[in-house]
Amino acid sequence: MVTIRDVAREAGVSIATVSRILNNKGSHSDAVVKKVLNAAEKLNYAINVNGKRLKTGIKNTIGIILPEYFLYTYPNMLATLINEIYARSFYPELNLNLNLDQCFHLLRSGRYDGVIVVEPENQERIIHNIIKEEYHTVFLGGDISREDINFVEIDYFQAGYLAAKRLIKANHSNIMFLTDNRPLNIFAEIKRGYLFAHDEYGIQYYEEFIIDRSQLEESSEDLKEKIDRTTAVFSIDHKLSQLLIKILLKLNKKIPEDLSFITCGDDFNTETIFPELTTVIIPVEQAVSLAAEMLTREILTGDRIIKRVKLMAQIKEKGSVLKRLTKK
Amino acid sequence: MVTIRDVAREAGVSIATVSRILNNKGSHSDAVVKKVLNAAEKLNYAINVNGKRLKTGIKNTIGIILPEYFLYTYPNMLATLINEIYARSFYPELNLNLNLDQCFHLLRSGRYDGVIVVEPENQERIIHNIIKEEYHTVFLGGDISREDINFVEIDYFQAGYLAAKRLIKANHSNIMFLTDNRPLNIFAEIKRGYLFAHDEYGIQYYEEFIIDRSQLEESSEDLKEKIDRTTAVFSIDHKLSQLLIKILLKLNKKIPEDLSFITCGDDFNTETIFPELTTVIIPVEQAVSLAAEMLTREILTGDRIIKRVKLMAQIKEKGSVLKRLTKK
DNA sequence: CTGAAAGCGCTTACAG
DNA sequence: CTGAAAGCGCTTACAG
Repeated sequence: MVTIRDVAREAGVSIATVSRILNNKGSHSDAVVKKVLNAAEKLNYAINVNGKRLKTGIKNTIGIILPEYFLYTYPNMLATLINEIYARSFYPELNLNLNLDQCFHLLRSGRYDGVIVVEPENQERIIHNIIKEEYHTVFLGGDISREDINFVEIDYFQAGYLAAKRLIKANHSNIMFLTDNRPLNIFAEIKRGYLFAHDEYGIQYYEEFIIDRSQLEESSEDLKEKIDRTTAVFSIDHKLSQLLIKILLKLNKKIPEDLSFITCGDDFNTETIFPELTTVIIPVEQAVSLAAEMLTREILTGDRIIKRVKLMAQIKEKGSVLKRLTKK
Repeated sequence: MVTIRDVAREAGVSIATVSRILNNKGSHSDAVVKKVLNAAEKLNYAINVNGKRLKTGIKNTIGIILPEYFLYTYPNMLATLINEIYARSFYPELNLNLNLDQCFHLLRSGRYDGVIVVEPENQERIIHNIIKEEYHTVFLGGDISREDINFVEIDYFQAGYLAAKRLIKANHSNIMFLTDNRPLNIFAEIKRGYLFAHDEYGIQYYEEFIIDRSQLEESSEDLKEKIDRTTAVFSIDHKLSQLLIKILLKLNKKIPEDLSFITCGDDFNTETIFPELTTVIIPVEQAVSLAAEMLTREILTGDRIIKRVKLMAQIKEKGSVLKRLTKK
């Protein structure tokens, strides 16, 4: 392993000089700079991050805590986040499926300058500690009750509300809701919006039309029978949409003639679905860009003003919703 | 920030004792162990990784160098790799789209114990250096000419060969080949297999039936005209397959009645496609599991025997290939 | 069973 | 413009 000592010896200067030159600090005679750069190049030297981090306390690294669901459903979210972190001269450090306690541990162990936590559960005690010890943090969604944290939120409630409302206004009832059974807050939020729209318009909703992933994978007779009694579908993501569409195609059901259809998702994931579906745009890329900007800014400037952002969902019409002429 | 000194003071012992107890080394009286554990718990102490890494040289971390393409096409590959790394008590450190030079730099800077590089370009000089400096490395595919490195390979050539052969044997010609225009070795390999099968059976292939992503996204008249002259399609991934299927559905083309279809991909990505497609199984999960096992084993045992693994691709019939009765 | 001390590879205030 | 020295938070061989 090549250390700063080796470079100093090779260049015939002190390690302090090598350090300053390689970090662009202070001023040095051209001759010395050249000697040092040549020596470093010749020896293939790279500054050891562990020594540097220990000494300076700066890690130049952002932790990312991400539930696996997002990796599968929104790969563009992770790609964008990582690229935004690079763009700000930090390194990302991705961790999948950690709970807040594990995240807190990593924070205390000095791995990152700050962390972006996607959809954490509400573990009040740990959040309290994270705040108390003044770690740089941005929570990206999640069921968090405290308000004194940086928070970037996508309005999933609104996503469910807008979609259901859109379908209700087109005279649909018995709106099938495709959701996931994993314990993520976003599923509960979307469902809340879906239910709220029903309430608002005085439409009865039926628990039996709330279908989860495992029911779709089974594709039972029971499900097919429900499809016959349904005139509209709302799905929380492209994957569940595709699972159902596969079943619909086998049943020779047409979208939107037989069934109106709205899916959550963004353009990357839904663009390849046929027939094209009216979508609720979930602005995940904007959310992570903002989170990266907020976090790195706080780290670099020390600015401790709490920022809370809410990004709205939005319907994008693609023609997969048809108005029913008669109410059921 | 809580350090080992704070814990030692709180517990009334030396820092050496704290270190040993928290790392389960040596033997200590129960009373002291309890005092130390309580103090650490009370102060919310976590061992600082930078100090530890600097002192021991052990990072407990595996670097992952991944082209973005895999994140989008095989999210299960990344999820599996990360989980396999966790399972061996290491941490993953993901980097997207780095070239070998940047990877080499990270290696020299002491971030990881070893690195898994997915589909690198063949930069002979840098590979030479990586080997010479004895970094723990597993290359996962890529266009590498040297044989003295750990290498896990999926036989993409065979994937292309098997698919084309399967279609040719079903009497197809003018087999449309959907590929990507990014500079990854796997695309070239699959194409090589596709061409080789044509050669082997004395079938003429036509450059005009090699369609890349941008042509699919345009969906020009020219493409539609080619579709009319095609009886079979082979696609390198589920995404391109879906793009084409969308076009086919609009043209009222039926699979397999009008067009036979084979896609590369694995079950997760292709399971939601309708109609169901005969696939070439690309064993990405097995590949990363092996890579993780090989790398962590080498790191832990110091075993330097070079390992080279080739995983074969395999056709999985799903009924989307139809035998043509007459040759064109 | 426990502690004092050395040292891992750096950066930086200080002195010259 | 340059260098000697302190010290970041740890672990571990050594001594007792």
